[in-house]
Amino acid sequence: MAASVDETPAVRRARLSPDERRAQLIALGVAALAEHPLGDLNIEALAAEAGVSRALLFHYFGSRQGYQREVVKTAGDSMLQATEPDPDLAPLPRLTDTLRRTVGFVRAHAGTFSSLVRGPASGDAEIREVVEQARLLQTERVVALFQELGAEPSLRLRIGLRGWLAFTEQALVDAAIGEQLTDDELVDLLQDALHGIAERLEPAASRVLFGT
Amino acid sequence: MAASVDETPAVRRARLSPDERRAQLIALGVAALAEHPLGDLNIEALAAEAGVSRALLFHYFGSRQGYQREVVKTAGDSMLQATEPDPDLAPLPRLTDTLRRTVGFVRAHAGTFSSLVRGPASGDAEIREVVEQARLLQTERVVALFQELGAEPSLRLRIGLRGWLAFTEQALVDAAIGEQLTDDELVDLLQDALHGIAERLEPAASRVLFGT
DNA sequence: GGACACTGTTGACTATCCGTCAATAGCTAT
DNA sequence: ATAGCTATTGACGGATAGTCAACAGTGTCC
Repeated sequence: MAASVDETPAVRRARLSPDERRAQLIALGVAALAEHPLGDLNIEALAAEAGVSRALLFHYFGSRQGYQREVVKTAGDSMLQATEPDPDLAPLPRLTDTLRRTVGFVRAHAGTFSSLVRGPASGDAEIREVVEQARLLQTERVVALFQELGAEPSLRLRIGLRGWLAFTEQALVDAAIGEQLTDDELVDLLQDALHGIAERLEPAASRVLFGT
Repeated sequence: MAASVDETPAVRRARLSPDERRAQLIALGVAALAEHPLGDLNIEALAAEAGVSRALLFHYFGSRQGYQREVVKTAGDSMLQATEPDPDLAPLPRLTDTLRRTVGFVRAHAGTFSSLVRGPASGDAEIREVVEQARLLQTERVVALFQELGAEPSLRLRIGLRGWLAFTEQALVDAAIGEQLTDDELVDLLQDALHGIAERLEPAASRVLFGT
């Protein structure tokens, strides 16, 4: 009886293993990211929400920025994983499929995506590096589509593909706010934009992926 | 003699008019923007540099964010002014000319541009609003090119044009770091990207501006 | 040319939040 | 039980945003 009472108020005053505690604290931060920008992450409020002291956060993450870094890394990884290209599909269908899942993810986690894309820009250099690394990986995913078809993108096209990623992030943030386009319309728009950019920056590469 | 000694150490302990003081403090902030991101703007260091007390900054701008807002607004206005489209040119040459001056401005003020574009993202909502307003104006400049030729851009194209602005900012930041492209190559890349995006999102509108 | 009013300017104070560290308290094995 | 290990914390120090009553240039009026 006494035990059940102890359990009812949800894991009160438990002494967790370091891994569990880290995971719990990071999860709370990721959840907070959906509501507030990264910069508004308040250590005091967060510790209170977790039911632990502020000192514990510093014990595990060293600093506020170290904590933010883990939160951003975790949220970013979950997005990268949710939008991982399906290697069983041919390049063009794979692009469409990846875009569709990306749009779905953003619609489902609009706040998180927004914080992830716009938040860390003015933050710590290390945090920016984490996001930049994720963007680099996303760009390489697109580059790989061309390479797989035997077309090595030139510097000119690579800059264009990196720019298209910024285009995409912008369009997704806009779409997450104003609900003016359906998912399919948004996927089409993004894919058409990539098509147009590739076509004008390196026609040969565009042809192997899009046919024109 | 005594007077000249007083003047030698450059306007020491002068009591300025509010307008002069505001202008001086904002100018210092804009200059600092070229070196550090917006978030690193330290009121104490800045007041020391200006030779006044911190309290004076709060007197004039109310808060740190109020001050940052003015700094960003001023820096942004100077960029908007430097890249103002020339109404005497026909739409397509006007686009090229504007892009050329934009690239020139960014090359000349790489640090400021970088801080302006990436800095305020995670800052205060009002500061973001200032930057967003400038972006809206930039987008409208592009929209106007099409309208002037009788082609009212659809929602689909408008989102594309807004996205192209993000594309442009990304490419400019990249180019400001890696000096791999000449100014002309960068202008061509940006214009080609716009062409490709317009062509695929709304062919009719693309034709009136670009011919194809 | 001296006193007065106006206002640009400041020093001293408070509040908030990041970060540190020695001390405490819960878990496990014998 | 108890002893040792370690997850956890309360209390402290430091930096910086923001406030406010008091101070000090500057012009004006007689």
